[in-house]
Amino acid sequence: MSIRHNRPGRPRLVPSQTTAPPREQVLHAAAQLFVTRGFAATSTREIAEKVGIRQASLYYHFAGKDEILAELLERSVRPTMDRIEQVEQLTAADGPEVTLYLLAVIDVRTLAEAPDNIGALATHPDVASSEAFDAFRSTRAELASAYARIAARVASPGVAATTGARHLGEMLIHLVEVTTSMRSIGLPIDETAADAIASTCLRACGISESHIVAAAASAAPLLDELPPSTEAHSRTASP
Amino acid sequence: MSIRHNRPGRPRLVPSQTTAPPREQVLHAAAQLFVTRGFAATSTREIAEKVGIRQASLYYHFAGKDEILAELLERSVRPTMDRIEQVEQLTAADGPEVTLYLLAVIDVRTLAEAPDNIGALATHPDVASSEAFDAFRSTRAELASAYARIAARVASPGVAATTGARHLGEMLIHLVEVTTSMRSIGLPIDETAADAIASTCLRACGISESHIVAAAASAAPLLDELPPSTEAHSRTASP
DNA sequence: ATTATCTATAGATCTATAGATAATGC
DNA sequence: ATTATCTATAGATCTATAGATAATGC
Repeated sequence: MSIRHNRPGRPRLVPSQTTAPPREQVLHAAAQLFVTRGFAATSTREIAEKVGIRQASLYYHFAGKDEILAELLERSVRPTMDRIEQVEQLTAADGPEVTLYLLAVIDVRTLAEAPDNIGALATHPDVASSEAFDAFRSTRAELASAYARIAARVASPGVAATTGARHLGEMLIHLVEVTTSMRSIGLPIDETAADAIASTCLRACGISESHIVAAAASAAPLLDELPPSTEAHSRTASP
Repeated sequence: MSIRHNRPGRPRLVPSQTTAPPREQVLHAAAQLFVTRGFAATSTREIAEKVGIRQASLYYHFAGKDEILAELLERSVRPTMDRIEQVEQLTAADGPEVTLYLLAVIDVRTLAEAPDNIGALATHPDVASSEAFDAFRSTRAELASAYARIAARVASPGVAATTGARHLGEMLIHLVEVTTSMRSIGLPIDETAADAIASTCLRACGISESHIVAAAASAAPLLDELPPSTEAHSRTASP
């Protein structure tokens, strides 16, 4: 009797170990390589090798290397962007400190749980320099301006006097990105770490310890209220 | 009469506009390209074109592309590393908050003044993934552990209880690196910005506003005492 | 003699396309 | 018929080396 395959298409030379759709396998392999070695330093041959297919077979799923990165970038910000409006509505009654705390925790969680630490891609120079990723950059600029806008309302008079809104927004988004650095060196990002980072955001705005504790307490129940994100992509998690 | 050249060596096809030594011209051109587009995405031909020489001529000054980046990386951390011991001695009598504040300000200044924003190279994935830059990475690990060590002494009980020394050190070094992000998007890094970032480091450790102001005041006169660094490389500054 | 360039090129990539092939689906 | 792979390869790089050339330095 002949070997049974459950997928259409010509069989691979090296049969797939996972049941994930081949397109997802490509994204997963590419993510691992892009995050650790960088986009430009990763060849399509390396990606294909990791998937277990031939280099040319990638082009059945993606028009080019750029398209692979573009999709990974989109996936890295979408969850947070989707929740921003919801966060602002949910915390409208609580004041801006709670909004900022909640946004930061959600952003940290998203980056902590994103498959293959793809949040780290956002700061790679390849992304900044190629027009192929304009769509991502404009989405990300929205996120940055949300931070700046909220931070401006949170900042204590002392901090507001010495630090402009753009500087402050840039500091906060950068601070949340520490999540990806920690992941890449193997530090665990648990709830305590997420709280520490979110609290640091409030500290950066000049909020006192007692108010930070209060904001964290107000945000905690709201966190459970938020739907656990359409985690369509987290079947392949890793450092 | 014939054209007068003042340098030995065969003349370039395109005469140099600057008087800087050719090796420095290569480093400057490479830095600009590496920082904005990334190391792997930059070809030796592009570097040479920017300098105004032929691609092959680069190899008279450097054994390879790696060597160029290695030297830029070394230059990006050396000034801060050179001053760490001095900073700790100078502030031994003042307590750890002043030490941390002073270290942060010096680090920010160094990154703000470094030619071509080469401090941004440290976080590029190319640097993390190639063995060619082991020397740089170990130097940088020293800097990270200095931050962690000082931060552990500064941290308030509340912060120390929720944030481990490594997490905190990682957050601080990452926070100081916001300097390079700001430079790359064109935000000016003046003394006010340096103070804002250093103050944020103390806030991240849970230090109160009044103590931060006090630490900044103690650090200010010490800053003038420090020699203005052997700025051998700053003749070519830019964003 | 030394220095710093040049020209020419080998050899090793790397991306993307064309067209064949071997499964499943209907 | 559709899907997903394969083989083969064109064409465009890109890095690094070999050896010639044209200045200055002594």
